[in-house]
Amino acid sequence: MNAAPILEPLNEAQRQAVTAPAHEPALVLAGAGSGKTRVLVHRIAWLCAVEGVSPFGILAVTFTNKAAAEMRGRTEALLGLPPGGMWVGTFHGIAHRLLRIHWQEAGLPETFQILDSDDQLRLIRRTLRALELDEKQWVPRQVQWFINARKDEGLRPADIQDTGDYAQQQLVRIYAAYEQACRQGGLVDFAELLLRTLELLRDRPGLLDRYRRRFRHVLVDEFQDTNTLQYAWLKLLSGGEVPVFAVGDDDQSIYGWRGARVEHIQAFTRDFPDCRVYRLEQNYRSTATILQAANHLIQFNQGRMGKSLWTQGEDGPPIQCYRAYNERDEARFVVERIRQLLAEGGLRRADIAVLYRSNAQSRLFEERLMAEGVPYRVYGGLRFFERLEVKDALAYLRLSVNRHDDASFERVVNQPTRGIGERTLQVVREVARERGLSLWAAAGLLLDEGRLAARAGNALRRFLDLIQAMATAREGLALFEQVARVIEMSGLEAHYAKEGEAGRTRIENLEELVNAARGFNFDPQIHGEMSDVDAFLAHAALESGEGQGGRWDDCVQLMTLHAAKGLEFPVVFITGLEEGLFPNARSLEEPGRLEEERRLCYVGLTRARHRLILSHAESRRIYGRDHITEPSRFLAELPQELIQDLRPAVQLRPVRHAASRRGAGPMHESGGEFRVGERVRHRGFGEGVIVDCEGQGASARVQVRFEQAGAKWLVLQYAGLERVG
DNA sequence: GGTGACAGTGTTTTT
DNA sequence: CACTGTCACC
Repeated sequence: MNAAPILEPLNEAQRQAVTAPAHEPALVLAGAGSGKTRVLVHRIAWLCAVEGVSPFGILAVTFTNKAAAEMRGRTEALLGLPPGGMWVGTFHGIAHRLLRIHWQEAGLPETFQILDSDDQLRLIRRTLRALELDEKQWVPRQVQWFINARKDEGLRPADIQDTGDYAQQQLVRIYAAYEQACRQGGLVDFAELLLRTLELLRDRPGLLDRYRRRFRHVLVDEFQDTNTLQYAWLKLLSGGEVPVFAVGDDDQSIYGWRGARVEHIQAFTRDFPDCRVYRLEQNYRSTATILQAANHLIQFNQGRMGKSLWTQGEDGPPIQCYRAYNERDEARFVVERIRQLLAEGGLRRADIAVLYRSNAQSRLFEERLMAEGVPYRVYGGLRFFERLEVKDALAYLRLSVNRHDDASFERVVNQPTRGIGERTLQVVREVARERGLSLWAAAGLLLDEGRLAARAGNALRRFLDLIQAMATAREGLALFEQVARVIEMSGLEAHYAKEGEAGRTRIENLEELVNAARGFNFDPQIHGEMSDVDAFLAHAALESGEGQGGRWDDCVQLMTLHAAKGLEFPVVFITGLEEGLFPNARSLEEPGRLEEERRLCYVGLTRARHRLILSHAESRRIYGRDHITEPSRFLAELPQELIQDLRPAVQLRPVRHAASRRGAGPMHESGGEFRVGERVRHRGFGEGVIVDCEGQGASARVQVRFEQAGAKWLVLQYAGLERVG
């Protein structure tokens, strides 16, 4: 086949990487905006079209479903046909697929279900209760973290060295009990998907051999994000025979806190001998100004692989930096600037992103955007399949498929309430534990033996009958009808209908769940022999349901810096650049984490194509208290000559009185005669600057940051402030 | 079994 | 401040 369409769109460095020797491992260090995905896609095309590799022999791994979908789509577009037989997916998705095929060898029940982190946490809580451990002392979240961290290291309870440490012994005990609970319910959590697969391949040389012969090429995206287990997995699968083509950027490693190890990038060149390293440094995204700033910042990190982005593009506008008085002023500025930019034309709202370090910061921007009538969309937060009502409905579905799924049983047994109280459940749990039965089986046993009081017994009986009836009702129906039927029978809608406004959204989400089921594609390549309900349930656990519900209009984009990774926008705001917030206070303790914060900042800067606007506030209210802040060190680490400082416009002339300014704009911009930014003098506190105003008339208050006395809220009427200068 | 008062807590997040 | 979870009480 003609190689021209594959190679022509590439620059020299990209071409080198794409045409790397087919039998050798390769590490591609791809800077931000340097065409990382393009290289991966073209590499696949190159292998198939020129090296004669069958798509059947290709395994491409990513971290997110979105990245996997993009890679698949672009490969198809380039090759001009769906590359049948090629495996493209997330680590978890691929592990899941292998376990579905080899459930028997992996020691799993055929209908094993996937636990998402919320399910996992609930199961841990139940385990703690079963062990009669105090949740105050054994914090479920920490236990969850412990278990997942051990699994990510490839450790089973038996593999963990007894150091004689009591706390650790207990944690290992809980881990073991949790594993037991998973086994009994046929449940597999996210880390387990990976660990099981690793063990499956490791302990069955025949199987491993088969897959090594099948997958002639393994490609990995975002390699810097691999954790220990994922890396072990790649090494095992390769066995030094199958060449691995890894693409990553050590400067964009921002997930160390959840187990990713950047060091794998360095390790790669050792563990995969004869590996060649390719560097992609030409950036096609940002202006020279933005790149210069990003390069300058990242140089403050030690131990980088070393890479410096460049562009042939223009300098572009200077980076602007606004020093706000407080967080509200910051939000005001950002939204005003957004309106200006939109008014200038040539930009859609969706071209603008507001980035922040923590989700809590979004609220101010939301309020302000809402007040100004600018449509926006917040990324992150609860995803569709994580919503309470959706999970409830799915739990009914799960339970009707697998009655021994204790997690689902617990979840819905009394949701909506049907008179099965804590006392009754206590008895059921106890019997289950004593006899080694599932909750379902224990409940049935109790009823058969007539060991429950009439009222509780009847309620429980009705619940068991309901689930039974759901299973029967589902027979012969299409997937979406089954989902609709289960929701209907569950009584959830009626339950939420009583909750008013909040309940309405929940009911809408339940309807959306039926839509999701209707739109679900059963892919025999992935789902194999599974029933469509099982496949849908797995899909719901593995795909958080991004894009489900919620309309896609032209909206200003609000998200955390983490969520922005991999995206790009013509205009980017990076907000809250303050010590303690960004870099975050908790990462200041260890130097390694500070470097990760810096990389996070680097990721943020390199999201911007044309215009980059930074901001920080001199005072910020956190948990209801005002704090005076220092500008982020990252600001000082940018080349100052590229930055244009924007000062808030200080209004010197007295503004309208409170009484006359009705409808003249948001209240807090003006506090009667005074305005944010003005210098004032107070008899007792001395001189300071007004940093905030609220209320009007007799209740009008201003916040003044005094040079000596710090920040104070003063009621204008009594404070007797004098304007200075 | 549902309501209201209180204490405790508070990065980043995909699968 | 704003949210969660727990506890007492109706």
